[in-house]
Amino acid sequence: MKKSKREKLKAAGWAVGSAQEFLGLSKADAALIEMKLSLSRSLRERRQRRGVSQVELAKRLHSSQSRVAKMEACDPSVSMDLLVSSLLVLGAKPTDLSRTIRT
Amino acid sequence: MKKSKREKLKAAGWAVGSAQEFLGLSKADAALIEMKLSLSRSLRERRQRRGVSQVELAKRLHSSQSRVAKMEACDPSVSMDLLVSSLLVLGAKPTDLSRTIRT
DNA sequence: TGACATTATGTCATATCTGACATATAGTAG
DNA sequence: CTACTATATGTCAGATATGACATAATGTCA
Repeated sequence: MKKSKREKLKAAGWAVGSAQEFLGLSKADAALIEMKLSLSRSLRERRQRRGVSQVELAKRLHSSQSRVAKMEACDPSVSMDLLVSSLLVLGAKPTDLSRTIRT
Repeated sequence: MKKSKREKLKAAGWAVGSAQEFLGLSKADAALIEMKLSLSRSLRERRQRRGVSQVELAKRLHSSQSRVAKMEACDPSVSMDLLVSSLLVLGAKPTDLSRTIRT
């Protein structure tokens, strides 16, 4: 998918599920975004449940607070690789990721 | 994880599972690579099962044959996003991806 | 053998992602 | 109110991923 499309999507403030037709997203594009949304929600949940701040998590990831915030906001600039490896660092097991994706 | 580490890994010709200690990969890094390996295997399986050539798949993805080959070889230059969206284009459902990752 | 389809590997310009930084916006306690 | 902590948002230089291309292997069939 073109990056520009996702930017547009966010700019328009549409809920992802409902934007598919409007923006001409393919099923695959939409499904990918849904998956990333699930992962980002899961990330925030995990982090908060453990009482870890974005700053602390950023340190563990050798990243920055702003990037963590973007991850949790599912910013278009965030890759699935980053989401997944962050979850793994927070102790998520493949089983957990599997469940997150399916949901 | 540093990209250089994965390059090194491939260069050394190690099976990923056994390379973790040797190259100082973190558990998270290793798990991420394992997941990508699973996805790439799944991609090749799906493609072949459907009798689709790499060239044909490349067209559907608006990509190139060489990139498809790299995906299936799990080349370090291939992102999880690309693997996943390719699988989705090949008709994989979130459930399928979920199963692939878990395994 | 040759001709052809398929897959693999290497390179490169361009596009996208990333960490870092600045700064803004909550929220909370004193 | 101020001071402090946490989170959000914008930007940018440098790092990484991508498609495209060339070319090399590998098959396959006649």
